[in-house]
Amino acid sequence: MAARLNLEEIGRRAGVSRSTVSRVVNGEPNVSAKTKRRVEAVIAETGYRPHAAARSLASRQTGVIGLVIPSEAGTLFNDPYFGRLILGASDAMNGLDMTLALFVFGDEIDESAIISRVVNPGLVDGVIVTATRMADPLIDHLRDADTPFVVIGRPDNAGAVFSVDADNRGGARSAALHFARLNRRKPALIAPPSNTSAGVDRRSGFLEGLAETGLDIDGRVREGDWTEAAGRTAMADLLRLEPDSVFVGSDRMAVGALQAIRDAGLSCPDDVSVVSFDGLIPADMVDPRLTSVAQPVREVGERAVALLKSVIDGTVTTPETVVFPTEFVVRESCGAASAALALAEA
Amino acid sequence: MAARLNLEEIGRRAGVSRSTVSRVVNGEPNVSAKTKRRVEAVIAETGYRPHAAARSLASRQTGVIGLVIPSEAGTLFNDPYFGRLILGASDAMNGLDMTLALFVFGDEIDESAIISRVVNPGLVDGVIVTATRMADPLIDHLRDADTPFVVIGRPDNAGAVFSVDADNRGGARSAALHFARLNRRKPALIAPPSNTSAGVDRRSGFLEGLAETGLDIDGRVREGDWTEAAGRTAMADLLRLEPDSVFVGSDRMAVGALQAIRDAGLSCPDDVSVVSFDGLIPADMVDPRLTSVAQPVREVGERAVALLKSVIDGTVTTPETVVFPTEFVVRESCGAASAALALAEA
DNA sequence: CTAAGTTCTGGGAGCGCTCCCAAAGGAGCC
DNA sequence: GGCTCCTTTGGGAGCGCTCCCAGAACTTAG
Repeated sequence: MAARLNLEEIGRRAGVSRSTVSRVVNGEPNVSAKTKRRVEAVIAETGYRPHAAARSLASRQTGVIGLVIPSEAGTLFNDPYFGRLILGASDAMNGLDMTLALFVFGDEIDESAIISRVVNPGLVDGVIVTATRMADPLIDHLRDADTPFVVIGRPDNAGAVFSVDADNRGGARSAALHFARLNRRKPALIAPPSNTSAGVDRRSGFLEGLAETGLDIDGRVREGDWTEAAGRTAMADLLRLEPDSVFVGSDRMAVGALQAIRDAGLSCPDDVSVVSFDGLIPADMVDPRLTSVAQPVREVGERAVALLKSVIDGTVTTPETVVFPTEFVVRESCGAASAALALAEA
Repeated sequence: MAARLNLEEIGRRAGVSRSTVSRVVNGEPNVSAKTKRRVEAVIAETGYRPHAAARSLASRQTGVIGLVIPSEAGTLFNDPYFGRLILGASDAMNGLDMTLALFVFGDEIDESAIISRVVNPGLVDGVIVTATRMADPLIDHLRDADTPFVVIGRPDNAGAVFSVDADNRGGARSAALHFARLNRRKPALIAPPSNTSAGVDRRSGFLEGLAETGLDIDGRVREGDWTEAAGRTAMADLLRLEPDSVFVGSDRMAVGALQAIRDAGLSCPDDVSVVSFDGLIPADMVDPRLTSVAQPVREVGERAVALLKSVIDGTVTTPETVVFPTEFVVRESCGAASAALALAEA
């Protein structure tokens, strides 16, 4: 029976000590070329792999980063946003040879269980928090537990934190300016939930843009929970106020809004110009194709990982916020006469 | 300076030994009620949490399950399928108080890196493999490394393995029967990639169904890579052969196919009846609403976790395959006169 | 040939937990 | 009261690794 494969055993077979094998495995200097070759040969032939848990225990680093996603009964998770975000994060993790742990919680019970799991020492080195609520309890816990974390969004209960965000405010503002440019005079807004930072920023950015151009929203504001159904309901309701344009704070809600416009026998973009936020719906998925404020979700995910890594390593110590610009993508739903109007907002 | 919070320290404060604290933490019997209360009080007041890595090292169990998803440059990951699958898996994991590690790889380089990570001892207790290719190298590695694993799909290089799958074949067959019932005489097929088990099964199931009803496919077969673009291209091509119906092997490709039908100035369902597979597109997202063979993705994810857990615990030792039935959901794109035709296939 | 570096190697200590065995404490019975 | 038996408690050993220091081996220079 072969002895258990560990550093000691590999050392025995290669005629060196545990320490030397460790140095070879970790690519440390100060190992003679000859010794190194011998050890590597033994490793290759035995298929030895270091034991991750032992390594974590001794080095106090797990090589795992947690990504926390609230899912609210699964509705949120249907959003293509998260797939993209995970993809970006995974990419970055692969590059760092680290592992991504996913924490999805649906209700408060899950949440408290997950909080205690995430805060556990020896499980993750740090945590990325997404879909951040304005006063996110998770953030308080992470801070209390001294767990390194990066927030995607802009929580308001945290003081200065490390965060990555898209320019929700600026992007929404550009939608308002676009309506003004198209001579739409009765804009409406379907905002994402105002308990999320994206919801707050997209709303205030749009209103700010309207104010700049002298347009008035005049009560044509509704709020929806990110889903198609919410967008449809909100739009149906808004149509009674006869808006000539609507900024919908997320792609999925915009899909619902288009449906409501069609249901009412109206035309988009002729009767109602629609601009959405996210830029994640495949162009041909809906008709008319959605004009939207596109955010670089994948890059946000990648950057969050990179930033968190720096925090974990102690390379970066003072809280910083990275804001990614959005891009205004003109398609059909806004009714802009020509695609020449396309402009990249910074 | 407070001493480091570990079992020993908690024991010291509660006036008991490390072992007793360990028993309390793990809910073991044979601890007197009084002692238990005292220890619990100290734990609550100090906020002690056991160190996951130390626990893993000593117990040889990590409480982490890996989910491996090949992403092929991100195209695959746009599919709502994976969101749903992850949601199901997460749910099950939360119930078991375990953690989900996500391994997404885009290319071969990532893949080999991930293989070695996944196979590492002390990182995960077991692995769930999705989007299984017909001859999946990952599976060979997992078997060699004696890592417990469950496959979602039906690989053919593995001999008997633990697996969970939807009834792709039966579901596809029911689409063929449906066309026959609707008196469509020139069916076509857009199949998913034939290097995946779902692709193979959906193709053969559909052809089998046609054979049963005496319908002939007669070369009206194309293959696409799951994307909308592929569906559109394939459909545009098929239209030259003037089919009166088409079974599209995935929702996303069906969306593309609808677009191609519209591009050609034809009507769905009048000119071409469309049935897709998956049932994941929100009903109102496309027009006409898609008739599709719905698979219970979330349940598949949950079940895969449950099965893997049994394998890890050694409760189940002989390979078994769990097949979930699909449900035929009639909407508008097939042109069935009435919704009364709806039938649940087992 | 020796002294003073430098490079390389070995092994003790310790990370925080679980596992297991032995000892102590209590209950029950004759 | 003494014995047995069960419950409760304590502590040694060990999981496989990293960290660190001391010593061996090898260089280089005087």
